[in-house]
Order: sequence, then C-alpha cells, then structure tokens
Amino acid sequence: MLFKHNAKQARQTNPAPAMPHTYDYARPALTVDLVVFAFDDTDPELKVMLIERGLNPFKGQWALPGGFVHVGEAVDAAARRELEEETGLKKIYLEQLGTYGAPDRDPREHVVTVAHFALVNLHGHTVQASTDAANAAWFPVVDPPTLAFDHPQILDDALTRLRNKVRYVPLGFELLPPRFPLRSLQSLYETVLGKELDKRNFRKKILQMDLLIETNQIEKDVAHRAAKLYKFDKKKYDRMTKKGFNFEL
Amino acid sequence: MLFKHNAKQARQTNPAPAMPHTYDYARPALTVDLVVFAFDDTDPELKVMLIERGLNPFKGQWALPGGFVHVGEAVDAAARRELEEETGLKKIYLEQLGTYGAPDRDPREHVVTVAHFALVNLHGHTVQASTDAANAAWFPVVDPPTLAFDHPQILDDALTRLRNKVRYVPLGFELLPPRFPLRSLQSLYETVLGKELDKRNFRKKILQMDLLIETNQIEKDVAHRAAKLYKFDKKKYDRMTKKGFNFEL
DNA sequence: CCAAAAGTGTTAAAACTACACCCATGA
DNA sequence: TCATGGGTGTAGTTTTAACACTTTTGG
Repeated sequence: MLFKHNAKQARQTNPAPAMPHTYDYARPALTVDLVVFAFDDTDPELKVMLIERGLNPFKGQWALPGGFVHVGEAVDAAARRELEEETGLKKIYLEQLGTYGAPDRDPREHVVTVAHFALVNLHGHTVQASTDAANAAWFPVVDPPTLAFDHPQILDDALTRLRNKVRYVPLGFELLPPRFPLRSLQSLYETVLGKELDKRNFRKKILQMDLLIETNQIEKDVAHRAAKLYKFDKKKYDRMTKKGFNFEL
Repeated sequence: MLFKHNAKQARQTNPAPAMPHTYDYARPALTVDLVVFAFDDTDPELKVMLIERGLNPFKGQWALPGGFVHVGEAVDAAARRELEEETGLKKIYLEQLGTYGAPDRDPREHVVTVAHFALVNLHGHTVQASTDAANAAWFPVVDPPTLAFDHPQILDDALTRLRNKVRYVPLGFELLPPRFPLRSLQSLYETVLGKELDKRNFRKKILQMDLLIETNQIEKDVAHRAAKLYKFDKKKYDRMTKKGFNFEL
C-alpha cells in the first residue's frame, strides 16, 4: 500500500458469493477505474498512481487502479470504495471522467469502465516510485510506463480535463495540503498548465479574489525567508459561486 | 417518428436471440440515454426531445430516448444507433455526458445508464409538441413535463453542460442550419446563456474571430430587410485550434 | 410610408502584461 | 555575508462594455 494503513488489495474485492446469475440478454461487465493525481511540490511535478497487475491479461504491466461495480452499489460509490482501498484516505476529491466502452478494450470480454479522476495531496506522506507489497507506485504523468488496456487514453483524457478545469474551478487546492505558501500554488499551476506565470501578477490575481485566508503560520524548515501559509476559503467560494462568481485563473 | 423516415421504436431494439447468459457475479444492466437538444429560431427557445413511455415502469410518462447497450457494441456506438433510430438523422453532434449508476434509479433492477447529449438543427423540419404514432415530441427545456427515472437530473446536467461549453467551444452552430443570419446566432446564445447580448459587440467579436464565411445568399421570406447568411468554417476552426486558438464568446 | 430588423464606430473603464528591486532568514 | 526565495507597484497595452442612428425591405 501506498499509505500507512493496510487496506485489502483492490482488484479482488468482488464480494458476493460466487453464485451464478442468468439474464435473457448478454451484459457487458462494468468496472470503475481511477486516475489518481498528486502534486509533488519539491520536484515539482504531477504524479499518477499506478498498480502493477498480478494477473493476466497484461500481467506485470502497470495499470490504473480499479475494480468491479457491484450490483446494488452506485457507480460513484464503487469508485470511492476503490479509492479508499487504494489510498486509505477518505474525503478525497473525486469526479467522474467518462465511460469507456469499446468492445475490444479488454481482450477477455466486453468490459465497460467508468473512469474517474481523483486529486490527493501528499501531506507529509512520502512519495516514491515502486514502493511495497501491493506494487502501487507514483509515476510522473508526463512519462508514465506502458499501460494496460486503453489506460493510456484514459490517462490522457484525465490530464486534459485537469488542465482545462483547473483554470475555472479551484481544483488546485485539492492537490495541496490544507495550508500552503503562495509559491506552492503558483508552482502547481505552472506545472499543470505547462507554462511559467509572473509572480506578481499571479499573487495579485489570486489574492484579490479574496478566497485565500492568511493564517498566522509560516513555512518551517526552509533555508530562506519563510513564506506565510494560506488556506482556501471553500465556504466563501461556494457562497460566491451561487451569486454568479466565476473563479478564473 | 419525428422526422420523415420510419425508424423502428427505440426501447425495443435489443437484437440478439433471447438466449440466456450466465455469469458468476450479478451484473447491472447497461443502457444509453439521450438528451437531444434543438433550437427553435422563431420562438426562440431551446427544446428537448422526449418519448412517451408505452410500458411500465412510468407508463404514460415522458422520458429521454434510450435503449440497451448490446454486448460487443461500443457504448458510444449504441448512443449513435439510438439517436439515428429516433431522429433518422446521421452526422449529428453527439457527446458523452456522464454515467448514472444509482442502484434505485430504475425500480426494476440496477440499471446503469450512460447519458449523452446531442445537438440537432431543425432545418425546414416542422417542430411541434406531441406529434405522431411513436409519441416523440419536442418540449421547452425550461418547462418540461414530469420525467421518468432520474431523467430530470440528467436533463439538468445536460443543460448545465451545454450552457458552460457553448462559451468556449463553437457548439452553437450545431443547433443552426448550415447557413444562418447573425441574428439567429446571437439569439441562440442569448437563449442558451439566458442573458441579452449587445448586438454590435456580439457581431464584432464573432466576426473578428474570422471563422464565419459570408455567403452570397440572404434570408428569404422575411418582412424586413433580409440579412446576409453566414456559414461556420469548421476546417479553419480545427486548424486554428491545433495552433492554440481558443474560441471564447 | 410604416414597421421591423440589418448594419455600423467611438469612447471610457477595466483587465492584463511586462518588468526589478529590497527584505528576511538560515546556513 | 551569502544564497535563496518572499514580498511588493507602476505604466503601457489590450479587452470589454456601453451606447444610437441610418439603411433596407416588404407589407
């Protein structure tokens, strides 16, 4: 596992007793897959979580984490369940990305998957490539390993969505710890958008939205002047959104 | 049917022989649903296509058109198939909206549906509420009848998507005939965005994008000065998009 | 000749972009 | 005292928003 707790392996959690079910018409199988992004502040780069497959097809290759949707379980709930199993974290930002249903995307049979993307912040958690027993690891999104199934496409779509959405929805904060210096926020935007931003203009713009609360804390353990830490005022954002405000970087 | 040809009814097109299929684990059923929008230039208002249900559950109520995804058929292909069956039109703009998978959304069993939204233009086709045998009809999106299943939610989400997307993707043209006067385009934007736009500013902005080709035709049968007709230069738009251009109204 | 919509420029305000230096801190 | 990033303002340019009249056409 990537984080401290020891959740069960994900791809094996189909729970119901193996009692056959019969339908008049053939049905595709239904799964969820997860594109879990994290931002590495120190690199800085965007990472994606991948799982090394223990079974065929694509045994030994890397793939997005995911699993079957149980009957009677909401699709989004299935995604959240898988996400918690993989990361051990609750309250993670999660949204549906899209559904991938080409009949040949899984060589075994027709498997339709509902892809989601999630944003986590790494806090104090160590991030390293290729960690432990479960063979989950973080990879740079710009240079991932060969991926199983149509996961390259899904990853690409997720990245496109993130890049577009981050400009007009305050998603960036989901990738940072609750309190962060402005430099981290700028660095995140620069990484996601793939271009440099002017420091003064960036600070001016983000501060005059009046959505960041200045805390009385400052950075620790930095070898230079410590920056003030800010937190995002989500409640205020929600209120302003209802009144027609548009976040726009 | 809404249009001239006579396609088969949609909800009955599950084709394979009724030969039972058995799986180790229960599977949700998988369907596609369609939110088909059209713009009525003369009203002007946005319309959505609905079907009156002939069977339970929700018999006699209105619902979004849709049907089952066949095994071996891509999900998006299923949506397009249903769309063609309903409208008789090919080459319609179609995109995936999202997947709705709450276990109780269909009272019979767990049915997961992949919703799509489509944009058609009504050309010379007559538009009227409650037409013919198949009981398909256009309704104003702002005041639809009571809808079956979770279709109110889906319709609402589709509308939200359209309103947001129309601002930065040239979707509007899909709702107009190939050649249209600027007034129709403006009227469409005003309807979708729900606010009035300044005529001079609108024309200035849209024309200086240089994506509209002035044709040598003018409106016919209008009781006032006839306006020039324009067409959208999709090829140029595609080229410009690749070079980093962003449509933005 | 009337009604209805087409078509057309200018100006003021706001937003955006580019740009450089001093300050605080820890090593 | 040096290296590192924190923090700050202004001026030129571009973009947006507000606004009214003349022209054309059919009835």
